[in-house]
Amino acid sequence: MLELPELETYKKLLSEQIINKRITGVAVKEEKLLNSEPSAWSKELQGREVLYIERRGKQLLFHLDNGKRLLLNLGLAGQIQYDEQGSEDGSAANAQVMIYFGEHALRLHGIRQGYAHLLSAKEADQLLTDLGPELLDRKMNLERFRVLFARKRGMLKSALVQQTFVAGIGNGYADEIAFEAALLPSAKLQDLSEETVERLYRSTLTVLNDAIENGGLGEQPLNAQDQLTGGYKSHVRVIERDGQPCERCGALIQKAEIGSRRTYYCANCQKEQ
DNA sequence: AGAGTCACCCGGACGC
DNA sequence: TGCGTCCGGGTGACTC
Repeated sequence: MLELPELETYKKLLSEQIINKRITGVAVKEEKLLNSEPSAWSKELQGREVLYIERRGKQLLFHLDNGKRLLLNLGLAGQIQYDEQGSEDGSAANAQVMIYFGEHALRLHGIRQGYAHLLSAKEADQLLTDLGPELLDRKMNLERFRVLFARKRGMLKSALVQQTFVAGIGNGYADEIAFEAALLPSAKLQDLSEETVERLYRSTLTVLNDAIENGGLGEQPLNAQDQLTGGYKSHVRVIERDGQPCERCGALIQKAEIGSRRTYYCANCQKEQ
């Protein structure tokens, strides 16, 4: 589960640790994550500082002090750890890329279908142009949300997870948002009233903000001091709760395939509109 | 053109 | 412990 809230959690925790710290070394074990030869890639990072970290959709963009960007896409199940060297747990052994900040090491592992690309600002912007709007951006509001959704047809869930439509939501939070809005994941967007679209908008903000506030659903803490990651797990109301009672109506949560995606929902209190 | 479906990718978890 | 098998989300190709 690596969606907007998990990436926001990484951004927050990592920012506290690595902003304005100098990269003192790089070790690459999995070349295919990179967009250049490991030696060239490493050399470009060496000696740089991270000015700030930005999140776009499910990507993290590390802004470096030479104007370049490190675009990190953790793919399906990637994880980040940031520890003092020597204090690593067993997962250090299967790190794919390590970036050293003095005596600390940032380790990437478990990345599937992801990458760590070093790009110019222009290249990074181009790669991100296809992303849909950020729902938590200051520029997003109810009116814009309405306009966006009024143009869209098809199933609610399919739309929510489509990155070119809205950025950052994946299979997990789509189900939680649909539950919060009391809409079936299979609900047709073209059938929703203005009031329902507004409810959907509020639900989206509620779920994403609550998840961010509580550290998302991450499986592994960033380091031993991290008390935040994974805190949203106890808030989850449908995902992986099949067979358990719905906390709103008591009916049992169902698991099904919708739009060829694993989907959890309450068939009793979530409706078509 | 846009929506729905499906195959592929592959690290890790799990089982023996 | 080591090997084989399976899981599963995002993506892009393909269909309708």
